[in-house]
Amino acid sequence: MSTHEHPPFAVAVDLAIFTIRDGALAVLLVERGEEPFAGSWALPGGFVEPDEDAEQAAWRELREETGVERFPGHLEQLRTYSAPDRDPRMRVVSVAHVALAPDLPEPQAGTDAADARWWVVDDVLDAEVDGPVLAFDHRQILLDARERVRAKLEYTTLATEFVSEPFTLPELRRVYTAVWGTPPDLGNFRRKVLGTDGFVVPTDARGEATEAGGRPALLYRRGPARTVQPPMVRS
Amino acid sequence: MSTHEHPPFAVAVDLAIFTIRDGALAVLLVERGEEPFAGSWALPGGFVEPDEDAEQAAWRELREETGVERFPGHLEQLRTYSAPDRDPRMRVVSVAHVALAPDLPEPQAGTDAADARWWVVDDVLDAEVDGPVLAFDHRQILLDARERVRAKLEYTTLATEFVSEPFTLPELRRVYTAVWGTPPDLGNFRRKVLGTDGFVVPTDARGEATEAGGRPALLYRRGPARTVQPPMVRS
DNA sequence: ACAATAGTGTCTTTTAGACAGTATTTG
DNA sequence: CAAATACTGTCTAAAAGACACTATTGT
Repeated sequence: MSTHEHPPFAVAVDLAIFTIRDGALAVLLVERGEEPFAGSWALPGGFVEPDEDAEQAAWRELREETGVERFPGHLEQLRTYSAPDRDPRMRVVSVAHVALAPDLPEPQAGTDAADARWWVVDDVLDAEVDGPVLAFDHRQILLDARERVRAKLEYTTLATEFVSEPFTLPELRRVYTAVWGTPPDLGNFRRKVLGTDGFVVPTDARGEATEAGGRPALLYRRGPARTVQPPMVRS
Repeated sequence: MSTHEHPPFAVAVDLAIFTIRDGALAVLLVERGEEPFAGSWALPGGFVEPDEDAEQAAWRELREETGVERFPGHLEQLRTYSAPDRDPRMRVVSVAHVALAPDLPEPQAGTDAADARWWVVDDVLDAEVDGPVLAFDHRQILLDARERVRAKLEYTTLATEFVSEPFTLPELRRVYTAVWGTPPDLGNFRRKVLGTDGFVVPTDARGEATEAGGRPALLYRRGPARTVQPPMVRS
C-alpha cells in the first residue's frame, strides 16, 4: 500500500445505548439543533480524538451523554459505516457501538443537542406513523444494533447487563420479553438460566412483594459465565 | 457534536482472505518491502478512496491482491482497529474484513509487496517457532478473523463458500475439519446438513472415485439457506 | 378467602452423540 | 478378492416445548 495520497477522513463514533424502560427496549436519541438534519433525532456520538481509539471515544461519549460518572453497563463495537455521502458536510466514517445498561436517569441535553430522551425502539423502527425521523444512516445503525442485541441474548449472558444487582429471575425474564417481543416460557426459562453454570449466582436474600401482593422472588447476582451453550432460542 | 476540529485520519481496509489448501485453513499474506515492518508479513490491504466505502475498497483490494477478475467467494466486515499508535507513520484506522473463497491461484506480489503467498493459519498463529512475524496489529486481526470463521460455521451455511460447485459432502466435511481442527462425526454431519432445509441441493450427478478406489460421492450445490438452526456444534 | 406473583414437576418431542453396519468403486 | 471411500441405520442421552401444579405473599 502506498504511503502517499490518502485522503483525510473524520472518524466518529455513534452509540446505540439501550436500556429497559417500562417493560420495553428503549434507546437514547438526541434531537439535532443544527443543520444538517436540524430537528431530526440522532444517535449520540462524537469525533475520535487524536490520542484515543474508538472504544475510548465511545466510553467518553457514554459518560457525557448519559451524565453518569462511571457507566454501569456493557459496551461493544457494532460495525463501521462508511458510505461516502453519509454526512453531507464532509467525509465521516463512523464506528458504531452498542451499549447496554440498567435503567439510567433521564439524560442531559448536550451542547449541540436541542433535546435528549429515551425512545421505545419499536416505536422508532417499526411504527407506521409518529416515529421520529432519524438523521444520517442512523436508522440502519439502530436496526443493526437491535438485531445484535436480540441475537446476543440467545447465546450470551448479556441480558444480566440490563438489570442492576441484585436481581430476580422474573426481572431477567422481562428483559428477554422486552428485547424479543414475546415472553419465553416461564418454566423452561428458569430451567435454562439456573441450569447454565455461572449464568446467575444465588444470594440468600429475597426481594419485596408488590403492593398487589404475590410471592417475593429470590435475588441473584451475575455469574462468571459469558456464553450460553446450547443457546436460548427465540420461537 | 462539533463540526470543528476533527483531526485528519487515514482510513484503510485490511483483509483476512481464507481458503482451504491441502486440508488446512490458509490465509493470504504479503511480505512488506518497505518500512515500517520491512520483511515482516502483513494482511493485504489499502486505503479507502474518496468515492468508495470500506466494502467497495475491500472488494477492489480483493481483486487486486488475488489477481482474480471476479472474486468467487464471500466478503464481510470484521471490525475496526483504531489504536492511536497502530501505525507508526500516521494515524490510520483500519476496517478489517474477512473473505472466504474456494481454492484460488497462487497470488501475484503487489507493487509494494516483496512477496505474497498462502500460509497455514495455525502455523502463523499457533506455532511456537518458524511462524512469520506479523506487522502492525495484524496478529490480533487474524486471531479475530479466525474466530469469526470458526463461529460462523456453527450457525451459518458459510462453509459452502469454501468449495466450488458442484461439491460433495465429504469435501464439505473437510472444510469443517480444517477450520475446527477436528472432524465432525460422519453420520451426524450428514444428518445435519441434509436435514437442514436449503443447506445443500442435490444434483443427479456423482463425482469420480479416486485412483485408490472408493465409492464416488454424490454432488450438491449451495442451497438458499443462510443459517443453520439449531447450530452445528464443535465438540 | 381471593388475587397476584413466584416457583416446581412431568410428559412428550426433538436433536445430538456414538458407533455399527451396508454399498460402491479401483486394483 | 482386499482396500478405500461413501453412505445408512439405530440405540441412547440430552435438551427443549408445553403445560399443569404448588408456594407465598398482600388485601
